[in-house]
Amino acid sequence: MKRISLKDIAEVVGVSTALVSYVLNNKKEGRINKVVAEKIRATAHAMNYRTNQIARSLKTNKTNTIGLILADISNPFSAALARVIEDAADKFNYTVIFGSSDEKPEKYKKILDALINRQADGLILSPPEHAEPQIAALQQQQIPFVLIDRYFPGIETNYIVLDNYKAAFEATQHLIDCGYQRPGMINYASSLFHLSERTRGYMAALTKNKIVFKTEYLQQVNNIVLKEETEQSVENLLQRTSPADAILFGSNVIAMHAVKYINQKKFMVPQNVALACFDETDAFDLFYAPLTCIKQPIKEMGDLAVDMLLNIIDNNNNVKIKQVSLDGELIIRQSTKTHGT
Amino acid sequence: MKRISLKDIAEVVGVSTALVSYVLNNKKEGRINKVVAEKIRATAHAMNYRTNQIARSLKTNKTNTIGLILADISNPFSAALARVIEDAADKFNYTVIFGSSDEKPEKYKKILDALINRQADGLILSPPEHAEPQIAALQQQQIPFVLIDRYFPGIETNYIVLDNYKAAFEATQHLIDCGYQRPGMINYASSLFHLSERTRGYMAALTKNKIVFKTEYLQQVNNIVLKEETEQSVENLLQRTSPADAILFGSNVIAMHAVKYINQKKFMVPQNVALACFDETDAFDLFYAPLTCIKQPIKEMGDLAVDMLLNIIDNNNNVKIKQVSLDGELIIRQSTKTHGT
DNA sequence: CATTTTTGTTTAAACGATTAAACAAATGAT
DNA sequence: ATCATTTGTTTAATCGTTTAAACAAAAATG
Repeated sequence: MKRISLKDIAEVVGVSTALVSYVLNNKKEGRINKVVAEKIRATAHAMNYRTNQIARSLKTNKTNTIGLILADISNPFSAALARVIEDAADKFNYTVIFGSSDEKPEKYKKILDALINRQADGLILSPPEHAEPQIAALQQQQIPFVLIDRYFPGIETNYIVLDNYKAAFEATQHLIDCGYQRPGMINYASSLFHLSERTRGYMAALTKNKIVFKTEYLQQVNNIVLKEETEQSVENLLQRTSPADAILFGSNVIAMHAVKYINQKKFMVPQNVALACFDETDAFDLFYAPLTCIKQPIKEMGDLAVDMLLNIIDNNNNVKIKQVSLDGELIIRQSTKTHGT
Repeated sequence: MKRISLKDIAEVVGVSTALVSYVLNNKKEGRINKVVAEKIRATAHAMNYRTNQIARSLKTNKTNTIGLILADISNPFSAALARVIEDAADKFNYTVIFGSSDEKPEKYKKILDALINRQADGLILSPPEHAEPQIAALQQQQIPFVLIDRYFPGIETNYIVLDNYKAAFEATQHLIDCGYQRPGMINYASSLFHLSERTRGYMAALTKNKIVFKTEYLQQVNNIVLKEETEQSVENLLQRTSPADAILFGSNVIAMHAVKYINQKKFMVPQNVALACFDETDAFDLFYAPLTCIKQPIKEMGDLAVDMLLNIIDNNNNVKIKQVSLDGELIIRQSTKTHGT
């Protein structure tokens, strides 16, 4: 079954391909004979013609495609973001090509190459550690892109992120306000700025409240052996002479592992330990003490990312750099019920 | 910043574009002067050349792209499937373009068109209700595709699905074996075959065990107002003179809504009501009575789908139709602990 | 009625790659 | 020395669009 091309329609109708193209694209509005135009349209429809986007893209240098790289599409946060971006892109007739970096720079690079080779008009990226060179290269090649969720403070780029410092600060402050005096934190051992901002926010809240920071209260876990290290970290925080009485988790994934473990070990929440975490997740609603969490404005982030990106694309990269830091929303639930009652 | 083309390299090196193409694609292996070849490669690298896939695709009629349509990428089941497919595709150097149908035929159609226009080499589809005409059209146009998760019994297509009948049967049998005598079910009000198979499996298990089926025990919920109807259904099942003592949920989404409601209403699981559901989800691990569930072989499904699809693509559609029904795995947990102890 | 303008359509180049076929020069065979 | 083969490279067509420019015929203008 051969695909129908403009040429096929042109032959059937007995006109040139140019005319067919003009008609089907509604160009040269007034100038075309209505009867002929209608005939062309009818024939195109009858023959089930569909534009060959590849050919069009080659000519117009436009693919109407957005490349998206996230950490892991199967993680609820990534998935939700992907969904928002997909919907936003669709509104402007853009299609999304995606890949999961798994936080691995090599994989990230590979996907990035694939997206560029496929001539994506622009990119929305959530870069892993050590992706600075690739980001710089994109800038140098003037490829339109927007960072989302993360950015590198050393490089001037467009980005949309959560105000992680503020969010962590507020969450920690909330724990303290509830009467918890030894809040610990479990966060990724990572050089990613957005993650260290979370740690910084946590520490700042301690300082502000004159709580002496102890290194043992800040547990760092490695993404590769996340489950094991998270469990160990929970142990480290809770099984000590002066155990943490609250924990802030650096992400929903960490929280998930931790809560499962805490559940299994029968620590009581919030009596033995209060919990709060980044990223809202349905899952925590089922826990007997639903988790207080920092809800990221995913919809806003995705919409903004697409808007910004399309703006850059449309204006051929001549757009002032825009860096957006959005506020999270602290959703308070059972897991941080006021202490000491 | 102009993108570098073969022509640019050819000019710099002082050869024809053809030669550059041959070298960079490792064609005409033996015949090319090693020195020249090396020079071309070096120049290409120095100029940061990247193949214009669009141009290549136009000529070769191959995009190395798989189109993927799922119900909703932000649903964990879809996301997990997407991830597996992405990884599998990547192994064969294919990239994935995706869209979420939201179970809406019009949206599905729109995405489908976009994917076809973009000349995806093949499609992996999870079609919504009423998508039969589109499927038939694909066949007629000889576009390679594989259905996943669902299929239409009236149309002979390649597909990979869960054996939903068997899975539902086994889950129901398990409930009965645990001593529950009035198992109900909440499933989608949908004409989708895979969903009705679930219902059929449930009913067959009742019959097999000589349990009289009562219509009130089978609650149907509408996807558009899922939360409300699910809650109502739970009510309908549990607040009656002879309430259901167990419930099988037709999906993780239904289960999620239901469990939240059950939790809120303080029904005890499994004492008041045992629960089992389709689709394994992390979330249910946090519930005080983790849910017994039917785990779909997502990895296998995704891998198989990609394998089958690439096989069809490579063999130009001259492949025998393959219809695969995979077994689910019943994972037994607290929510169906033996009754009556 | 000659000229200009408008209307309707076609011609042809271009996008950036691939690749069969042609070609020239070097090497080998007789 | 002549012809055949091998080696290395180029020519040119092609994929399916888009679109500026050219063109022809019809209508309007003076």
